[in-house]
Amino acid sequence: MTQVETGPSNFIRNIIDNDLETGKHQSIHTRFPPEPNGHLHIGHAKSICLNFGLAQDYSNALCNLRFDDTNPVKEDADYVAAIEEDVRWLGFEWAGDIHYSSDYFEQLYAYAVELIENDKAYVCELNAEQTREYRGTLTSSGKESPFRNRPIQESLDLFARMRAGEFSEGSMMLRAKIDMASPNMKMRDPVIYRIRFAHHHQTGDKWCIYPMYDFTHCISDAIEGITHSLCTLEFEDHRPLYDWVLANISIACKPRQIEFSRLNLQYTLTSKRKLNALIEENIVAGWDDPRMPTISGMRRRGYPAASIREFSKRIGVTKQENTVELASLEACVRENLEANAPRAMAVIDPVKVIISNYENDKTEQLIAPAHPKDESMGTRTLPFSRELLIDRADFREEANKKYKRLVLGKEVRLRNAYVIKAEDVIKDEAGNITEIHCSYDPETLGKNPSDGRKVKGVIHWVDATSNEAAEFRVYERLFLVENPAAAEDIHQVINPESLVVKQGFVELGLAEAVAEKAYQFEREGYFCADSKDSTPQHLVFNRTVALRDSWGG
RNA sequence: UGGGAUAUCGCCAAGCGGUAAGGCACCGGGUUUUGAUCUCGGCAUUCAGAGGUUCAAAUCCUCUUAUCCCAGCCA
Repeated sequence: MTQVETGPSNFIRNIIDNDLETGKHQSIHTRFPPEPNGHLHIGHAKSICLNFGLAQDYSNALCNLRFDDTNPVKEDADYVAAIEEDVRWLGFEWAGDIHYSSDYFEQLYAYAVELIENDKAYVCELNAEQTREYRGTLTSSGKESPFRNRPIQESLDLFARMRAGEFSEGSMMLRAKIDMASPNMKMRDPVIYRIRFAHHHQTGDKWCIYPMYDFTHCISDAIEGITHSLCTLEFEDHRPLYDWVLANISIACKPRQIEFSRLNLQYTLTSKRKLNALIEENIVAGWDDPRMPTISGMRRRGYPAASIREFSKRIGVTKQENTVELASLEACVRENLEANAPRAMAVIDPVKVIISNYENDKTEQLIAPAHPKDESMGTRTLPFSRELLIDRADFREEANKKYKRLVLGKEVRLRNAYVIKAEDVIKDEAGNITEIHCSYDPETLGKNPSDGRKVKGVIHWVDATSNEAAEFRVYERLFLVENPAAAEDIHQVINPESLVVKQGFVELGLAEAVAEKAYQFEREGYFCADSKDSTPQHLVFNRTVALRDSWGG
């Protein structure tokens, strides 16, 4: 009976459907190919959900996890572990073992030799600056390297000696022999191997030459039997090269590269480099700072994995440049949490309420449902006594009719408890309210006033003594502008209130709150205990997202 | 006259020659012990623009315009 939740139609699914119908493929095989040089973010989540989602939706389909690790200078094994965890947490499992491009270094080397033997590649000794000059510009063709037509045997010998470590970094490189006059810059004899005396996180010191992306990726795809190799739009110009490499070596499998547009999200940076800068400059606390759009950051913030998957499904897959509104992501988070988060009460900015007509040392144990629509979630017990705490924003000495909370001389409902009426207010010398004296109607527990009085407002509360102290980390968007990537100076657009820390109280039962488990603090928003900093002795709650608020006051 | 791509509602996005899906957002009504949720209703005579083909065009053709990507021994 399990309904397979397939994604909506998109141009890639159309291509796959067609390939299956025409018999080009019997089944499909995708791959998610991160470079282990940083942490995964919401943009990668789109790609993960696309690639693994396709594998889930089509019969006998598979999706590999492959680390594209051809640049040891930038990569690190720590990232490999973090990426694996992020993919798993998102809810996906890869086919078989994890793959690494570095697994194929020996085969890649052999294919490079094959290219040289067929006069399709040569060892070039131009330096970096010369190489750039020889490449030409966007509007003028390049010119051929003086090494382009050196004897095949000579290139073969040099390439072997490059591998043997006889030459210094930058002194030589292997280039594909294609067309220096091509209007496509990528086809102007692209570099396919460079010398790097660097320790590699997987292969150690075995190699001192490393293949470039364009040579590696297509061959890795072919070796793994990938049918559809999905990547982002900026690789469109690389496709002719992808096809060229596979057409000029003796490999049978010819995967098809298909490009789709990357995700841009309002008020969010999706560039590993820029995210890294935020960390380096201590603007955020780390990759998993709840304000980060990283998978680990969103997880710590309290976004359910399923809501990220749903978001990926909703935004679709096209070739159009796009910037998705943050509201769209938040809607997915709220939709999930509305159904799954048990309710609780928390007072974030407390002020004391004294029920003057309530017995001095009496305490009642009130029962409240954990969810207003889901009885299976059970109930919780709320101590209620003479002294309570409510939020400062929920009381005014005077207010117009639109204000539906506690007003001096008026009544309000205490959520899950009684109707109270504000009788008096006590202030300190500075004029700050320190106590609100109220009376309560003992006949209003679980029912409306019998005389027909209408009490419109409902506010939340916590017992003044039977409670748990808690720290609240109230998060807002990290940036003040919709497109922080376009800012000349990122410091100018940082939201100074992206994190506001408050000290308040939560109801008793939350002492055992499990990290990352979502709660709705009624009328405040969705929160979860912080996975790094919250302890039973010092509770710390992250605000995942506020409740929708159509009032605006 | 470098090359490659993209243009459908405020933001995403279906649509593939037969007369504009859906989601988010927004605006109204109802329910509500969360100003939440839920619910009902509204929201493109029009598909970047101009021509053309056709009984019929967002879909085909022509031209124009706008935007994005490409000159790392990064991926």
